[in-house]
Amino acid sequence: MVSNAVSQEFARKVAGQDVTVAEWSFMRALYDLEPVPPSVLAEKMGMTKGAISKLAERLLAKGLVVRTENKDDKRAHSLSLTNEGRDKIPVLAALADENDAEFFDTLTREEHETLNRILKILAERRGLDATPVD
Amino acid sequence: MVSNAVSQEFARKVAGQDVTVAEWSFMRALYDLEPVPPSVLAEKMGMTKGAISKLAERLLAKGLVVRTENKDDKRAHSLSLTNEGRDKIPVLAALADENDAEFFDTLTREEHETLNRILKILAERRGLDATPVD
DNA sequence: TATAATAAGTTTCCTAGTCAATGATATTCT
DNA sequence: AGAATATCATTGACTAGGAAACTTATTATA
Repeated sequence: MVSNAVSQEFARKVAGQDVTVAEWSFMRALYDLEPVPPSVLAEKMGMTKGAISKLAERLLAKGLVVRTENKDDKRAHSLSLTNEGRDKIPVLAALADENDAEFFDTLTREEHETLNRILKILAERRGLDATPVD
Repeated sequence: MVSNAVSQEFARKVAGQDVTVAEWSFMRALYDLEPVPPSVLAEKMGMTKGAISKLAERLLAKGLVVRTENKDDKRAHSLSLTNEGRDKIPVLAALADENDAEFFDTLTREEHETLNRILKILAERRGLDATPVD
């Protein structure tokens, strides 16, 4: 319930910037990894290649992302942020922080830290590292 | 990440019983509330009426749910579990418990209780009560 | 070196939601 | 009583992702 509520509220916030959560997640990954092939993003985001292909297409159409050919391998290409895309990162990151604060700042500092610690334990034991998309 | 992983693994488990998470959620709500009109279910599950309408249709087709006319109001009807549907509840509930155990039994008793406590605080402060569906 | 196996991405088909429009009653207001 | 309005549910158009087939390119093998 909590996770869904946090996510849904975040979706509402980023919608104001004409971006979906999946798109944010994609752009955020690009910010760290660009230039990066779709296959790696699929891995990082826990989505299928097909989904990434379509997501990339949408972001391309919005002018937030560009493809660059790989000259060693004609099948492959890499994805990067456009300047416009990169400029959106801090705006969206601020919304993410705001969203987290809205939910988790009602906790005491100790509760907050404990929650983080426990969730990290759980993620680690399961070997989780895919950025959630919904 | 944790929430998504728990949910995805649960989806995998119930798929073995030819049921989706949304269907389980629906049936579980019915178990508590039957007979219940779709509108109430939509509220409880945090889904739109449209989604409930289609979900109900699928469960009807599977023979797990039945509709009963409301004779006072011809627009309305109620939904209930069939015997077959009711029989599935304990099976699916066991899978849910098993799934929770799989993820959360690696925590110490204290960590487990703390996690519950904190999540309950968060849910309460937000007034959350919709059963998650994904 | 021709052919088979594999790999990177895309596309198609399917499922499952939302949203908005609609249909069919019910209710309210005059 | 009849018109306007509200309510319950379904439907259709649309969106997003998964699975698997497909296309093209690369690598391995006989």
